[in-house]
Amino acid sequence: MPRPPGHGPGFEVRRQKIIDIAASLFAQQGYAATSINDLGRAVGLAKGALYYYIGSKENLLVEIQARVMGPLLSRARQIADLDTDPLLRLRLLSESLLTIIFRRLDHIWVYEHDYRSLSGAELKTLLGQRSDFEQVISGLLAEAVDQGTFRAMPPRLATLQFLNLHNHTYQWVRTDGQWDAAFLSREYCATLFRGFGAPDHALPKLEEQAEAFKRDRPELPLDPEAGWNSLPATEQPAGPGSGSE
Amino acid sequence: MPRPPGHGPGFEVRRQKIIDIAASLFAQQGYAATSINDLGRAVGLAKGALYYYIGSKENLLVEIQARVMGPLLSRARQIADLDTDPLLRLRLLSESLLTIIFRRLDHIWVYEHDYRSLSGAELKTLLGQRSDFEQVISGLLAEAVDQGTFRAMPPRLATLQFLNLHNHTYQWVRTDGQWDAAFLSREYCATLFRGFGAPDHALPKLEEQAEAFKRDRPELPLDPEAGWNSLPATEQPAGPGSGSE
Amino acid sequence: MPRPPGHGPGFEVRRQKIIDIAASLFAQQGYAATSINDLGRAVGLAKGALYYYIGSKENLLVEIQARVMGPLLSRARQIADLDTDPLLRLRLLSESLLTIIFRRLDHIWVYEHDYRSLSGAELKTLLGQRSDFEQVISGLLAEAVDQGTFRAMPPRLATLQFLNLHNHTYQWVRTDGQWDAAFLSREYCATLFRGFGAPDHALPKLEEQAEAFKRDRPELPLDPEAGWNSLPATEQPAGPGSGSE
Amino acid sequence: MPRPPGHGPGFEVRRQKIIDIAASLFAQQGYAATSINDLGRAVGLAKGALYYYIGSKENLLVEIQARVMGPLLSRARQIADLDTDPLLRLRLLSESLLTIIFRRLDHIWVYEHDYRSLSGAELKTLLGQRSDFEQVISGLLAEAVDQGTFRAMPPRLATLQFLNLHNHTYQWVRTDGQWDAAFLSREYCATLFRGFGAPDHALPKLEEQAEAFKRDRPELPLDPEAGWNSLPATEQPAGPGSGSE
DNA sequence: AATGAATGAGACTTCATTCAT
DNA sequence: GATGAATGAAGTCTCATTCAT
Repeated sequence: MPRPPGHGPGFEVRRQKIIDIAASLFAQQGYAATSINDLGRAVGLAKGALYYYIGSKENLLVEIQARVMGPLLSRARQIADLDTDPLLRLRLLSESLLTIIFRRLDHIWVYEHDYRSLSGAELKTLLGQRSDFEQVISGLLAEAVDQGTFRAMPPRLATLQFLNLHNHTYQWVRTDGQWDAAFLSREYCATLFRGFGAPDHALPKLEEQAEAFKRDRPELPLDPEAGWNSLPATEQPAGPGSGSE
Repeated sequence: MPRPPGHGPGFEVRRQKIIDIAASLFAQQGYAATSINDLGRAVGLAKGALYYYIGSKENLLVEIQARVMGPLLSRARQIADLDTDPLLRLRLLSESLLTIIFRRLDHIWVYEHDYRSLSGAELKTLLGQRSDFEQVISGLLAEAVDQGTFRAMPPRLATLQFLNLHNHTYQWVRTDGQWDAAFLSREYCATLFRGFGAPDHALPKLEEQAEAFKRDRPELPLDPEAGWNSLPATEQPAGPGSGSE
Repeated sequence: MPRPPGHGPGFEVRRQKIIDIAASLFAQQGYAATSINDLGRAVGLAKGALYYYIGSKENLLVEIQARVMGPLLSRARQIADLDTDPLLRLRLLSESLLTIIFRRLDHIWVYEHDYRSLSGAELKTLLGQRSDFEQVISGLLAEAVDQGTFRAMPPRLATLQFLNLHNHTYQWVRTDGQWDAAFLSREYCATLFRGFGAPDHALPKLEEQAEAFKRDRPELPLDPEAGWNSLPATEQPAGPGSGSE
Repeated sequence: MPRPPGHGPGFEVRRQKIIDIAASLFAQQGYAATSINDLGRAVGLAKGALYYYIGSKENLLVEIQARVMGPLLSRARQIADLDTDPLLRLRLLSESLLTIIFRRLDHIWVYEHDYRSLSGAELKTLLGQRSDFEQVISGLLAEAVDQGTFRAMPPRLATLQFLNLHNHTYQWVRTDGQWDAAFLSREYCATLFRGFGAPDHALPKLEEQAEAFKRDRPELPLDPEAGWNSLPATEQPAGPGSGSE
């Protein structure tokens, strides 16, 4: 969206380069911790000139997030509209999502960490896009349930598991590592589709055991904070019968 | 650990209350966007009195994260040391982790979003604790692979899937909803354990199909950004000779 | 000056001890850089109790300076009133002054460095005392000039040389060293009295030489800043006749 | 040394002007008591613009002291390296030192009073320069002793007397008065060189008298604080048996 | 006599943004 | 197109002082 009417031919090119660098800095140091001065130094431009290109700092955030969500949503819809098995479409969509995570890791960091720095209108747009993307996935999962490939389960729960598994990847992924988007997609889908699909006899005793544990071992509660205050201390109050006698 | 030499009996109580409120504000607005003035207003105390309790803003971050990681790591180690099936221990650990996510949702938000605001020494402590927790999980997963319950897979990959699925939960979970930690743990473990365990025949054709798709449909690449510049624009020349003919 | 009417017997004792400690802290860190908290910690008293004794921070400064100037001025007058040679009285006064510098080095540091932190009324008192002390010395020096022991010189100039030599001592003196007040007094007076007394033929050529130097070596001015900007650089502008030809 | 990469031509000029004004304010009110707001008001610039020039408040201190010590040390070394009588060189160095005291009285005040506000690294630099300057003087004085012009005396003691006499001058000197650096230098050197040089017979009886006084008049001790507690108070019991009997 | 708790002014500093040139 | 200079709000933190208990 070129703002002032009338710009030289290099304007948009340079503008995109500045957003690239901004995304990189924001990802490394955080949006709040990156000053316009930092950006200027990295770009090699004084502050005044920077504003000629960027409009405002918040606007950089908007652009960075548009870069991620625009193509992703567009491609997701194309894939969802294909005329094939929902599992295949989920698998393709998974790889598509992971591809952008690998390629635009900087942007994803910013997207995930600093979206709350957006003001009302922009935030609303962003949340709408997120919701749209979720619905594409929900639809495909529902198809798979409907056709019996997946066992019945709350549809939102399946969606959230799909998203958890994929979206948290940016936290640890390395673009210079041995894994790529195709590999991770294969693995994630293998886990999810088997996990969603297998009939209910696979892990029969596990839940029984868990119930038994919780019943029989009250002194070891699963709540990590239960009795936390007294854990490190040893001042067991010397109940009856203890001590010398 | 009372800092100045003398403190009245109410000091620690009030201090904990202030940390509670800080966690809530940080979770809502972000650490950087929450000023000490905001906190003072929320607590009902002037700035000076606030510093009497908190020491520094960064110290609040340290305390919030210690509240999460201390109990969690302690309990995780207790569970890992139990003399039972690794799957059961993973299941219990999963519920333990989800329990603290449900109970301390504020803290988890801060923990996940603002840990980079910590300075060197404190950050190192935190990353060490994170790594310790990961290793507890890795150990249990390795046990399950060794005893043949899970199929062979890169051990770090299994760990990361476990963590992705659980750790991203804070992004959407609602403490007032219908789901609780025990339910989510049941579902997550069902997905993961079936996904990790099923023999390799379950999804035979899927990867073949995916390969075929990528080969046969080059005009619909999985990379969301491929050809992105020309997509939203309308100047698709749609010249002669394009498309199948 | 006991302030509130009615104080226990230990009040004044403790008060003096607090002023001792305050002088020590002020001397080490400076008045502005020493907080009431620091003082409380050093004294072993909470802030509230401290104020019961000290009244205010500035009041400590007043007390510290009164401790120095009160005894000194009193003793100086006693010595000046003795019925002996002015040189002996100057010598005794010198030792008296150096004695308090050695014994109350802390106080002297504060006295010399932080008197400008005093507000109007207190500052006026202090400056009056300083002026009184100077006049005692001026009087003795005038006596010595009048009786011909010293050569004629501007009386204020002699006074200031006496004060310079003594008053700057606190900057480097060590109370644990080999020199004491009596030794320094002997040396200072030896220098001053010989310097003031010797007839004017002792250094005949020195001033001639100095005049000659200033006249003949204009390229090495005594003003340290003359030509300072061009000193480190070498960009001598290549005047006429220099260079190749 | 321009800090940020680019600066206009007026930058350094204005920067120097700001340091001038800062030195003036610091000298009048003290470094700690002068706020950046005060400086901004005096300069006619808002706080933000001020920081554009100064970097930090402490940096002003560094610059002020560099302005004094840089030229002074440089010139002192040039003078010490001259091929003339050490007395002449001391005389020239004395005038050089007094010249900068007269010209940069503001800076000298700051230099003498607030050097302890410097942080570790900067403080070390400063103390090193002070020590270098002292050594130049010590060397010249040692030369004069070696060639027999001065009587034998502890070398450090001679140096400290030289420095005391000169360095304390800033406390009372008036740049609008009748005395100038050349005059004071003449007088100081007359005092010091005669005082250092005169043979040991000049003041024979003085020390004998002083000894006698201390022995014979114990009720008038030179220590100003001896018996101080009872002096100003009126509760002198003056009981029987006190005093000589 | 003493304490812990509270206050509010003010300190230094950073930063997004604007504008004349 | 680009720059250096300027602004003013806001941020974190310190500190002398007061007061109920």
